[in-house]
Amino acid sequence: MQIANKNKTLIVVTGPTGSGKTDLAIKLALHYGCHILSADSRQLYREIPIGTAAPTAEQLALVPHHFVGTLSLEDYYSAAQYEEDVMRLLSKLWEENDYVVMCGGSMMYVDAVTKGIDELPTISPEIREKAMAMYQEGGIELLRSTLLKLDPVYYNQVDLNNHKRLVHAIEIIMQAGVPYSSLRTGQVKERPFRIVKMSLDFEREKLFERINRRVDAMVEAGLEQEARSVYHLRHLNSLNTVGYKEMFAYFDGEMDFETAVARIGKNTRVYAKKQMTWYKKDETLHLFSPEGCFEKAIALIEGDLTDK
RNA sequence: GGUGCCAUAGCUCAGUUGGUAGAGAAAAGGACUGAAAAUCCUUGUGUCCCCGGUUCGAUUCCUGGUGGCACCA
Repeated sequence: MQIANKNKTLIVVTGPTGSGKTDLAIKLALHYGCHILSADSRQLYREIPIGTAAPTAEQLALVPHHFVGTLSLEDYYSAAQYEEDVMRLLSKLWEENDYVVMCGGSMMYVDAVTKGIDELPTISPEIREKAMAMYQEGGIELLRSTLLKLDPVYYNQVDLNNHKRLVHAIEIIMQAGVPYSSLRTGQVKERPFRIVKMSLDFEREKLFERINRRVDAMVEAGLEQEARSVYHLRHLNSLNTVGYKEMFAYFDGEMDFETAVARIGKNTRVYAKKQMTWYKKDETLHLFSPEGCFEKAIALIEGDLTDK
C-alpha cells in the first residue's frame, strides 16, 4: 500500500495539438527545476520527430524529457503500458523533486495516468491474430454475433459499428476467459500525489491558423523526406498518423503533393477538434487563454497548494 | 462585334418531362478504458444570376439583361 503524499504535484499540461503545450511545459519545468514526461502517443517513436512536432534538440537540452523518441515504430505500446511506465518513473522522480510536468495531447494517455485504466490481461500474439482473422473473414457481423454470445452485457454497451472495440473485447474475453464487462470497473484510481491539469484555450480560428503554419513548417523541415524514410513500414499502426498517411498516399500516386499537404492540415484540425470534444467533459481541467499563461499556471499550482 | 455553351450550398457539380432541390468534398456536433494523431456515429447550409413574359404555379419554358468560357471576326 502506498502512502499518499500530496506534497508531490504532477503538473499536467494538455490541450489540442498546436496550442503551445511544449513551450509552457518547458517554462514550468525550468521554474520548478523538474523533469518533463511527454504524454504523446506518436512522439514516442524516434523515427518521426518532424511530423509529430516532437521537442527539438535545443528544447530537450533545456529540460530532461521522458517518453520522447524512446521507441521504434515497430514496438508495441499502449496507454496501459504508459500508465505503468509513468507510475514507476514517478516514484523515482519524487525522490528528487516535489514537481513533475507532464505534457501532451494524447487524451487517453493523460487519462490513463490521471484517472487510471482497468487491469486487463495482456493479449498474446496468437489470440490477437485469431481475433483479427475473425474480422477479416467474417466481417463485423461475425464480431457482433460472437460478442453477443460471449458477453451480452458489453454487447449492449459497445458501439457495434466500431470493429476495433469489438475485436478488442473478443480478444480480452478469449485471453482472460471471463466476460470483458466483468473486468470493466470504470473506477478512477486514487493517486498518491496531487494532480493539477491545465490546457491552453485558443479561439478556434487562431488555433487553426497556428496549425496551418505548423504544417507548412513541417514541410519545410523535411516532412516528405522523413515520410519516405519510413515508407516501408507504412502498414504499422504507429504510422497510421496524421502527416504520414497523407504523404504515403502522395507517394502511391493517390493525390498530388499539394493535396496531401492540404489534407494534413485538414486532418490535424479534425484531430484538434476531437481533442477539444474530449476536454469538454473533463471537469478537472483548468482552461486558460494563452496571454500570461505561465503566470496563470503558477498561480493555479501555488493557489491550489494553499487550498489544501 | 458575331455565334455557341454555361450561371444551383462558402467549393466542385447533379437535378427538377413546370409543383421552390441533392451528391461529393469542405464544415459542424458527438462517442471513446490496453492500436487513441487510432476507430466509430450524427448533421445539409440555398434570393436555384437579375428584370419581365407564359402559367393556378417558373429554379425549370420564352424575351431581354449581366457575368464567365470557347470559337469566329
